[in-house]
Amino acid sequence: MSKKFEYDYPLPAVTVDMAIFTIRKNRLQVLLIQRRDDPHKGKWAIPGGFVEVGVGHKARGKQGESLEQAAERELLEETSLQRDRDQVFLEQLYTFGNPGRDPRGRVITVAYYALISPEAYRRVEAGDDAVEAAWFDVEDLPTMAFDHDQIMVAAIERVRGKIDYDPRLAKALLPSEFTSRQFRRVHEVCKGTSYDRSNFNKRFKRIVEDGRILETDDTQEPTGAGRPARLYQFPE
Amino acid sequence: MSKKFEYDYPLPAVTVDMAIFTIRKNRLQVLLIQRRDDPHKGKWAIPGGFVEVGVGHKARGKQGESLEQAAERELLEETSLQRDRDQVFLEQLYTFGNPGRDPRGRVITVAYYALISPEAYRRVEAGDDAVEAAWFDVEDLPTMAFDHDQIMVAAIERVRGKIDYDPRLAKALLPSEFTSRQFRRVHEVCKGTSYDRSNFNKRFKRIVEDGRILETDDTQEPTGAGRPARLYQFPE
DNA sequence: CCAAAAGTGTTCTCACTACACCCATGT
DNA sequence: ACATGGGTGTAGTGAGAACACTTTTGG
Repeated sequence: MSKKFEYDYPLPAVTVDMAIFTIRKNRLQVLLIQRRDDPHKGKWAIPGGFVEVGVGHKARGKQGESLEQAAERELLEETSLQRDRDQVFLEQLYTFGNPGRDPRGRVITVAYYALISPEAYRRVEAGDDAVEAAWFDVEDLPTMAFDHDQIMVAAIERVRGKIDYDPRLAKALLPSEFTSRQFRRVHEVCKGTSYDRSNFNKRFKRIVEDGRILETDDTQEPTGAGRPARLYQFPE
Repeated sequence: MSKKFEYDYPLPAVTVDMAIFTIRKNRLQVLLIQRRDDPHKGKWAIPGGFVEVGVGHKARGKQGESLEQAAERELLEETSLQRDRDQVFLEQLYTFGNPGRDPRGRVITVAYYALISPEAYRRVEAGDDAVEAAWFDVEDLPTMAFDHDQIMVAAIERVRGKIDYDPRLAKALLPSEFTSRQFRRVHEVCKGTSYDRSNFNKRFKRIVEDGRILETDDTQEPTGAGRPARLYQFPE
């Protein structure tokens, strides 16, 4: 049953690894799994898996799943997301393929990153290859397996750089209706800085005027004290 | 001799494809090859090749070349670059791996893009897999093989977006000493717009004041008429 | 009335834009 | 002198930073 697939040349294995971010307790966190098996048994790693590759020519058979489908599958396996993927931001990050990055053989991994709202998933689950799955603060990460430290650095850098100009990132981290304060918190947590409320509100107002965020009539938030804030939502 | 390499699971082939840009005749151009063989025989395509994958475990043998090395090798094969690679900008672009993108079987390609100065290469050469190699205007590209149209769109978008804030792109397209006019032309050609000379010079001056471009004492350019321009260079 | 949070206003600075003017060189 | 291109200056606009002030809610 083994060694069934034969090729003219040596081929690499291709995996998809994914940095899954969310915001919990006002911290940007990422989902890691603890590896059940060697190599790097017991070490933390970002979730990943092989890309399903079909056999044969285009005309004669399926060639398997796309890279994005593989990433999406991985995401669903780990988080058992509830809502549709409009709530999720998923993007390819970078492809890591240095020889020696996996001691078992040549493995090239296409890294993705995802942002999900805490409301969007039920519970994280340890898969077959993991003894545990847990959320880690991005400021306090363990040493990870393979070159996953490097992948995480790139992923965090991407999130920090992109949230400023792509509202889809904030959208994935927010509930469907949100206040300008929540919107600001998301930016503060991702960037690791704090913003002046007044100045950030001007920036927020411009986004609203451009139609990239819609003002609702509701003005909820019956929190303890203080004036209730207006609620906003993303278009569509 | 064939079917020598056996695996437990079907594996994809991994290639590196590369969009090689330069500036010729005040136009942003890209190097394409005309395919000698099927599939897409006779069609234009961006240069590419398989990533060299070794065999065996990390401890027992080499696992082949890195993705960046593969891209560099491809670049040298096509352009027979003369100078060292400080003159070249090379960066990973995106990984394309949709099933069906190559009719022969599952092929995942890690796309790179490179910027080279016209002074840095001798002559472009058609490799074994091509009948011809030629420079095309990015505004006037032919229909290309595989999903190379899509790759080119992404590559051009990256160049246009990144040249504004990363001086390494302009550096790769300029001679070692250059005038502010040449620097501006590079930006104009890449972005496809034109910049006010005075305003661009202020921007240029800020880059110089930040030390990202150095002012030389030379003030060459014995061109026909007009005041000779000051020469600048990049650090190091 | 007071605390707390939302919401707005004022001023300064800085970068980008449009446009005008002077400087240095070859013919 | 004049054409050609380099270099600089001015005024307007718009975004970001620092900071002060007003408004609306619960207790």
